[in-house]
Amino acid sequence: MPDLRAAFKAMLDHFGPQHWWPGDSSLEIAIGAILTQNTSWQNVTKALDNLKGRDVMDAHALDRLPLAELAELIRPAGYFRLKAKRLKNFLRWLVDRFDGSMDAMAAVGLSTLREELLSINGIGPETADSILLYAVGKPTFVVDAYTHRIAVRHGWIDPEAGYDELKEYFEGLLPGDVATLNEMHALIVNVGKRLCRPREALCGDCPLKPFLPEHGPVEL
DNA sequence: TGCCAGGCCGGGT
DNA sequence: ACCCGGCATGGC
Repeated sequence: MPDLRAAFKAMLDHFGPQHWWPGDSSLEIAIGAILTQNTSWQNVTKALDNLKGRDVMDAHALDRLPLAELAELIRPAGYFRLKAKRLKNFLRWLVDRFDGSMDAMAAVGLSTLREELLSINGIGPETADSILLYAVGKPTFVVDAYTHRIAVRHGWIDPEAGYDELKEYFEGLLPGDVATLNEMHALIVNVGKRLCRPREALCGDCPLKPFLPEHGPVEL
């Protein structure tokens, strides 16, 4: 059983605080969470800039914006027709349920909110947890492809482990406060982007190197 | 120039 | 319950 708290400290010492999630508002964070599905953040920022440039970074404004216009604005984020619908689905829920207020949303409990988000077409577990943790400050751990890859390569978990299994694994070994869960996922993404890409060996200066098993990285 | 990027859905076994 | 194709742009 690896000391995930020590791994957390090693990454934090190496990279420093990540100040996640980047964004000017909780709504922007939630929208970014949907736009970044299987998409580089760099592309997402272009789409977010388009929305801000059109002054529609507002739940009611976006809800009113025709689907085709929304799609065009978010085109740089990829899957733009699909994501326009997904944004609309989320916004419809946000407007109907909370009159478009992310603050009102934040007043509801974690498990209720998570179930409701997961019932929205286009919002899966990672997007839901990202919104919960980074937009409304709920204590939930976000699992992504990097989390899976890093955990498997270090021999921490079975390669066949699914989302919920990984989530429970990390939550079981980490402090449960929002600040730690926030920082941990951000650090994992940082390490993953730099040092744990597909079919590449781990770099020599990876802060997680001391946490590898004796025989070195597990193939993935 | 391919490969990859902070997934998710729907239809088919 | 898995497995797979589809979805799309931009950077390295």
